[in-house]
Amino acid sequence: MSAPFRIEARDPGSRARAGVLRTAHGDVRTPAFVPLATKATVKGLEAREVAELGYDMVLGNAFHLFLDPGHELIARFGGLHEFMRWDGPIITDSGGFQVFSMGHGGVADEIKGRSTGARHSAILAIEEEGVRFRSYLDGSVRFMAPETSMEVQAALGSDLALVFDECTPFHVDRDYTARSTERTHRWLRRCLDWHAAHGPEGQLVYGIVQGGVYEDLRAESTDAVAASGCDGIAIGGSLGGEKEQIYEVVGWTTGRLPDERPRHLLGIGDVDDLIRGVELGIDHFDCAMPTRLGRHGHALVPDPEHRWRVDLSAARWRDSREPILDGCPCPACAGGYPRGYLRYLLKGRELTGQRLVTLHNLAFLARLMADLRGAILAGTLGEVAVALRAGAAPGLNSSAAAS
RNA sequence: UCCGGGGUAGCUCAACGGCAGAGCAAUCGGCUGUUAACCGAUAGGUUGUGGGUUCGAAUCCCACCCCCGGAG
Repeated sequence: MSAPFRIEARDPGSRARAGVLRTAHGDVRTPAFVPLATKATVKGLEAREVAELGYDMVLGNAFHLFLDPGHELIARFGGLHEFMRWDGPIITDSGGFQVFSMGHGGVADEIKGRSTGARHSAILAIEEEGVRFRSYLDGSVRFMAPETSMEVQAALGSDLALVFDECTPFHVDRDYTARSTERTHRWLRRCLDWHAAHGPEGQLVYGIVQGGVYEDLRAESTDAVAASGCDGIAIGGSLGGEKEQIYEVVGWTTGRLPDERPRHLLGIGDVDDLIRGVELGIDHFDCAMPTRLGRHGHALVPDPEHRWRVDLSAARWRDSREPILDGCPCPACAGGYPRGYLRYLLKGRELTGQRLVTLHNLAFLARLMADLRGAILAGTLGEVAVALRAGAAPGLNSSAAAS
């Protein structure tokens, strides 16, 4: 079949590319951000609303849907697209990250290198065959192997499946990382073999590069994944304790990947990280950040000094009649909802407040990615990236030439 | 006027003779392949007022001042 990924333009000043990823349920314009629909819903939103914000693809999770409601049930509905009423492309995560997360604590601490080590673990055993763990729902003992994950993702009918990996934490030693990465490569082979025999027609498979924060291991893993013949490459694992290290680790991988295949950066979604990721040659990203921040009352705004965030639940907005962001076309801003009203809703834990901020955050990132894509196509990424980093509002500023 | 209940952090309330606490609000911090509409920290007090008993009183006693019920 023809290559599913077509690169339309490259930025001469970086590794950035703009392209189109063709899937069984439509095209994904890249670079793209992919909102999380972990449990078959972008929390708080209808599928239609997510599409209206300009998103081509969402991400579901095999681990969570395996436990509840079960992939067999979703299959009886005709697959995840039908079940959640999203008819665009869907990428499903394999569950590898959840294994890591259950065994080593929260990703936040791990990614930032803050964790002091494993807390209570739901993992009973990580063995060559697969992972035995206790379900967080009912305490029952469950088992997930690479083949299980692929079977679940096949039943879900996602357009793009991720192989089952072990996401190596930050606080394990090099030796553990090396052995874990090698096992992830063997699991990659088993995933591809299962998929070749039983995978649904048209489902793409991405391998996952591991290797922790070790350059040689990342290089080894990058080569192994690239050589495996998978349709695309995802970058996972602990990427480092601080942003500069994350960029360095990502760069090790994108610097040696064959460039015709699409690259996904797992779990990264801060505004500055997205800009940098695109420059490093990443084609799509997923992250809980915009939706989680939204539910927690933090809105994305073009304010680099404050990490592109504003806490709308702060009392100082009590009397504010301003929108979150002047000129923003999202439902919250275009709807005319003043910060004072949003603050009131958020403090009262009203669902509408969380929904509106989630909508705003996703709209913000959609425009950010559209600006970056447009700039690559127009050959102006350098200037646009500078403007965005300096606090230009995505999609609202003439310097960020929209396509 | 009498009877009863009650005055403790900004608010709602615990503690009922032995270091005055919680929830919410406030402030600050955090959230990166979502078990999270979440997590953490800080600040906030002459316990209505004045006396008394006691080694020790928010707590027991007396007086007064407020508030809420009920009776008249």
